[in-house]
Amino acid sequence: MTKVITRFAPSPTGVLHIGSVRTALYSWLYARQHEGTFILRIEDTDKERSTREFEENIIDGLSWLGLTHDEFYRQSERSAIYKKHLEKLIADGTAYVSKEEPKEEGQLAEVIRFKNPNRVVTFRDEVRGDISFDTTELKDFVIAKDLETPLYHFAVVVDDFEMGVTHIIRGDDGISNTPRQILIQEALGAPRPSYTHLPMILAPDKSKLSKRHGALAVTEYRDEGYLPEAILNFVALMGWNPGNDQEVISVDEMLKLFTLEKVHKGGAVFNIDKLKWLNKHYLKLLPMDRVGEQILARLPDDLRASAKNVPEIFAKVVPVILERISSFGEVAELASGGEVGYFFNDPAYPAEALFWKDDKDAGHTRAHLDKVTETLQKINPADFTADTVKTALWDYATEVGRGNVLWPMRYALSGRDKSPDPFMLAEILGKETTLRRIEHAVKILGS
RNA sequence: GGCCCUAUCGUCUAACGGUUAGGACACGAGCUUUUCAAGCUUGUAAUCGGGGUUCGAUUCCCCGUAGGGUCACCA
Repeated sequence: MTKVITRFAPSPTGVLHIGSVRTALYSWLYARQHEGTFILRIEDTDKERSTREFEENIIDGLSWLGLTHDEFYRQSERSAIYKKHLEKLIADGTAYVSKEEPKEEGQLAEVIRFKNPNRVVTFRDEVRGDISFDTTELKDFVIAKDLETPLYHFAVVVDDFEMGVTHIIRGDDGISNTPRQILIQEALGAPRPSYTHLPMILAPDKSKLSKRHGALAVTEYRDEGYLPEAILNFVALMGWNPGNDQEVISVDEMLKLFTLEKVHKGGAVFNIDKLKWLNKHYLKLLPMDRVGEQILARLPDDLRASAKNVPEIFAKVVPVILERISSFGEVAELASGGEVGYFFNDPAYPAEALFWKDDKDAGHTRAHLDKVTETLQKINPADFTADTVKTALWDYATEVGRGNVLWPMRYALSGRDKSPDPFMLAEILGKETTLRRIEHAVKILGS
């Protein structure tokens, strides 16, 4: 049995986006699970549109995801090889130099055309079965501008031939290109590889995912604090499934379960909510110290400084923040929304905010807070945990109405309508700060 | 427009002729001992239409319809 060789062949005319990632992943999986070779080939024959920045973006993205390649090529560095084959085709008479009348600016007076045998080409697609095309309408298509400048279809076929690619796995926008590539292949005397065309990943309006449809670079997801395992899990399940209800799947499991036979035919709309859900799932699996580092890095400068000053408080804040984000990028939003600052700085708020629902009586509220103070003072600072605080307060709160006690207490500690519960806040802030903030609340309620 | 491909909840999908058409995300409700988050339970929600084949079609065939792709001296 021959060795499996797959390739991912992006052109550096755009960033590596989710759709390309899936193509790369499937090719990579297939090569890896067959102990084959995975080639990364940069298709930069279009010098006008290809840039080094895009190439770097693609390489960075793949390496961040862990989709490692065994061989690397750049088509712009292989012109001697294309030239050799071009000359052979011309000598064989399957290609010829053609005199042209330039119709557009920049068009050449002489190009190399392929002598189209004008026949029906049938090929087998691993997911769709046999597909037939009449290639007559292709005419004698152009395969190179000149001997030094091959065009896409020609370069692809030569490369796949020269590199020994056995399995071509690409997007289904490549289906219509296949017949003409097969024609070239046959003229070259190259073997026909196995073809698998993947259904498109679509924008919400069901059009092909593209830059103008908000297709972000994976490097942008990385920068927004998404995890590679979440991205990989997410794209793996768009167009393929392990054959059961499993939603969370690791790369190791994919390596065991992936098959071309289970790849879908229909396109899939990109669903950011599911990506977020998956990312949150993987976030929870991370070691807390790593989560802490990531959160710290994304806090605004002043809060980061505060957090570093009181590491014992920050350590307790980390899980609280983790519960409220689906990617690390949301830490910045959380912080700018004021949902982090109160852990480190005493909050400011109007006295009325302390009132629970309909009870607008400052005297009642003050009395409850006084009772809280009195109770909490009895707790040893070393035992000032959410549990002990809750236990100490619970009976009283239940007796007089939990909201009446717990709302003003929580508000005094956080200064916000929404926050973790007052017991957790008390533990995080510690006895001293807790009592100070409650005292402040009592003060602004007046006498 | 020609050619090619596709079609199950809003979205991702399961069901290799026989299921009360299943799961997940999102959404709604409830619970979780005040708010938020998280978690748990639960609900709403789909086989594009029409013909066949068959005892029986989501599943096979045909025709429509819709969507997408592709028709460069781009990739």
